[in-house]
Amino acid sequence: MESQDLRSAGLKVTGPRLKMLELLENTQGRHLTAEAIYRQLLDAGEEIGLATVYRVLTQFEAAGLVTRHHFEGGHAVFELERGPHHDHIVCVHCGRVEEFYDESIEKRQRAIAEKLGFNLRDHTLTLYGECNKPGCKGEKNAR
Amino acid sequence: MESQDLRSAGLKVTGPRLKMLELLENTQGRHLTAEAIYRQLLDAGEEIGLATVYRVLTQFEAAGLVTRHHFEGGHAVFELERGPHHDHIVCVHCGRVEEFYDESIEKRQRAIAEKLGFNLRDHTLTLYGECNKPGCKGEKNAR
DNA sequence: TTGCGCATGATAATCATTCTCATATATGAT
DNA sequence: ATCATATATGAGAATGATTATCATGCGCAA
Ligand SMILES: [Zn+2]
Ligand SMILES: [Zn+2]
Ligand SMILES: [Zn+2]
Ligand SMILES: [Zn+2]
Repeated sequence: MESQDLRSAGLKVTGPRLKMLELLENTQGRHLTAEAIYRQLLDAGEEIGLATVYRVLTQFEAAGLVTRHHFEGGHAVFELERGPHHDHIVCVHCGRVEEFYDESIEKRQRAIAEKLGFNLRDHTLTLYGECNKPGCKGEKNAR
Repeated sequence: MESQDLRSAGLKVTGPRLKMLELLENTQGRHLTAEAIYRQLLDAGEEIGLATVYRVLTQFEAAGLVTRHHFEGGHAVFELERGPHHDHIVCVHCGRVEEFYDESIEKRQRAIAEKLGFNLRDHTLTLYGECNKPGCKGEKNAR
């Protein structure tokens, strides 16, 4: 039950929070923008304010429930924190996001931070490229 | 001469552009925010508008003269594109930025992109941590 | 030197995100 | 179940970085 996730995160169980958790769990193509979450909830007939979406996302982030990413393009995307850490590769044409995890890269990062005298706390690794999915705007026949 | 850099980039040689190139070349702690560039030029007695700073930075970026980074904190930082590619590690307390290059990480990225069916175009790798420099706000005795 | 098109600066406009504040509600105690 | 109180919510204003507008200025090829 999502209620428990909220309680154990120290958050009151409220309608908006439950709806947002549900949506984050049931959404394909994780990595949603705040605006997208807002619109989808409105379309689903829910009553919610955009300010609440931002507020709750920030709370979820602080509680470790979601992660905020800053892919290029100015707007942040959020994803439910499920399972282990991973990094991302984003299609510069269609915006499709794939995830990956590479232990050797993670290991090198720790070594680099130590060598430079930093206590590593976090990192961002995002690859950008052109994907090969049919329908991607960047296909060679396009334009 | 910076004039040549501008011409070979297909840009007219103008005062603001020359001043900005100079500043980018002569600035310690590369990785300047647009606002910082603007202020430093004003302080140096130059007459320039903030809009021009943003415009020129965008042109420099398009011409490959500078790189734009989005470290966390909302504002972009720019650095002169000199020499080979590198990635960054940023102190979460004092904002100090160090650069590094790791061939094995670069190599793994290419392999990952290929495996996932992406034509790799670019990437962002930024480590965040606490630095060990004296005077850093995050020193253990602080607070 | 001239003319034209790009460049510039001041300012308004955007865009995403955050803040304000009056109202509504969850939750622990009664 | 009822209350009391701290917290949550929604609408809209406010913010901060960046971009667009537009009248004027200037680089540069002819
Ligand atoms: Zn694609
Ligand atoms: Zn992800
Ligand atoms: Zn750098
Ligand atoms: Zn530091």
